Amino acid sequence: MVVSTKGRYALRVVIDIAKYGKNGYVTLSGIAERQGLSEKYLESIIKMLVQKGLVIGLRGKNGGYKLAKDAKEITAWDIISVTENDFYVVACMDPNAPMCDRVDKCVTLPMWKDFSVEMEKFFKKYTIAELAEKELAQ
Amino acid sequence: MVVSTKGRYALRVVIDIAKYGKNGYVTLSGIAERQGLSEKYLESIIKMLVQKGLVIGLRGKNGGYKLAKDAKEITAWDIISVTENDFYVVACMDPNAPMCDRVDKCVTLPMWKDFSVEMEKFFKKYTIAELAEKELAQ
DNA sequence: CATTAACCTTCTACTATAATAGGTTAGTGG
DNA sequence: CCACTAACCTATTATAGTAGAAGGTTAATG
Repeated sequence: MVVSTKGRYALRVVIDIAKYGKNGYVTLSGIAERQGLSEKYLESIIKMLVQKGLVIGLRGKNGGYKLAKDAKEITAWDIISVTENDFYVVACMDPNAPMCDRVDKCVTLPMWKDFSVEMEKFFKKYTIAELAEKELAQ
Repeated sequence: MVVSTKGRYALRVVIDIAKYGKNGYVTLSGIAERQGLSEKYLESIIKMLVQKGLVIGLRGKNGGYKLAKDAKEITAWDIISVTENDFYVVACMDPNAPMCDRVDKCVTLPMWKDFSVEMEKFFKKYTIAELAEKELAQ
């Protein structure tokens, strides 16, 4: 699978927060219930979003989660690339990977590179604001 | 990783066959040596290509592998989609998966669908013939 | 100060990846 | 016809990621 449940659920979580968090914080239990997903599993997913600064959590009564930025400023790419743990087209595209010794003669490398660019461009087209609006319109 | 070593190596194998199999069969040991990859591992990868009818194997002396079709008729998509075992953008895009009950109200589904189409189109642009020629030109 | 809800650590079952080992079958040439 | 060759086939392994579940801790709030 190109995108696992982590990326897929993370997107639904963020859209849910955008949709229901217009005035205040959205609780994890609320998200889990509306989305029909395990609270505990979502917790581990939302944790990544908090740590990367995409979502802000507040403890205690009336606490919950809110977006760190305006929903218009967050794209599907932001969410997916952060939650999918090696979101590279191929291993060679991982900047932390040891440099391949075939770099200069590899004919498939330009293809992988082009696709990486395409993929990033594609998912950056979708903002959380637009996706949340679509849900509200239904 | 979007594409694992299986898909990546499979592509290199097929390009190698296209390049060195102009007149006759190409042996697995030859491919493994030229590509600097494990013969045993490549065997398991090439097996998938044989079973899917993309490559033909011949046993015995002067045996080896050859492409089942003209290299112009085989695309990168053919190779990757056959060797990557769940090459779907998300689980919902797997035709064998149980139908999701959110299909008609899911706002992310159109995005996943569009990306699936884009991805397939992208990799279908690259034929094995073109990739093999690029290698020869170097 | 009790309640609430996020935060944190650990654990588990399952599956895929990335191989390795060793034996079997089928063509070819002498 | 027989030895050689090279594909074919089955089984096993280590490692890591996915998809959760369990239970306790910390910090706001009223």
